[in-house]
Amino acid sequence: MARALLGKLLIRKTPHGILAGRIVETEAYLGKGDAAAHAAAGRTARNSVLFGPPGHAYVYFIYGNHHCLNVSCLPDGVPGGVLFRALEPVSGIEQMAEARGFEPQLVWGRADLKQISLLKKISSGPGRLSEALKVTRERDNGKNMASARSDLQIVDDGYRVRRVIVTTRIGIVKSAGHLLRYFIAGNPFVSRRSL
DNA sequence: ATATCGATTATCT
DNA sequence: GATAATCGATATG
Repeated sequence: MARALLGKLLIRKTPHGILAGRIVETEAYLGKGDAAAHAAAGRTARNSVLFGPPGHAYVYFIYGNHHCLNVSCLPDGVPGGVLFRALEPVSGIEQMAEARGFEPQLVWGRADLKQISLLKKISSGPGRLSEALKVTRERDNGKNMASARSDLQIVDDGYRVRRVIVTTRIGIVKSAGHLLRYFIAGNPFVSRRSL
């Protein structure tokens, strides 16, 4: 599922328009046997969405600062999910930049190198993309991301992914070494290149 | 480009 | 009471 989600759009419907980013980097988290997964120690109030039916948003708050967005991926009763690590901004860029705390004028000013580096900072990272789409546990945890009625949704627009790179996951110590991070080869919006 | 460090709080032991 | 699926600022090369 982590591989299959690459290239799909993650969209947020707002009263002012639709925000959209292309999924360019993901990580898979399993259940028992994957000590890095929140589901590893069993079902709790926090992680219960991971044990529910597939296609639902699991949002957690980390380091006292950031929200991170996942989608449950396995049949009801079996824990597992995919963490969204990076998006390539597609539409609603000005709104996403504003949500990230940038000056809107700076993003739309000129297409020089400084502006391009700002564009990369909008949604390349799990905490960043959550902030850009205003994802919080309170608002979004448990939402059905496969439903057309949802304001937080995964959409297939037909985009074809050429080549995928597989590496170990970022920022974990337990169960490191598993090759469960996936990203689109050559995409400049991936959160980082090295391990 | 790479490394180090502090911030800040929900969640679980 | 300790920990954490991160980020941004700062320092250094």
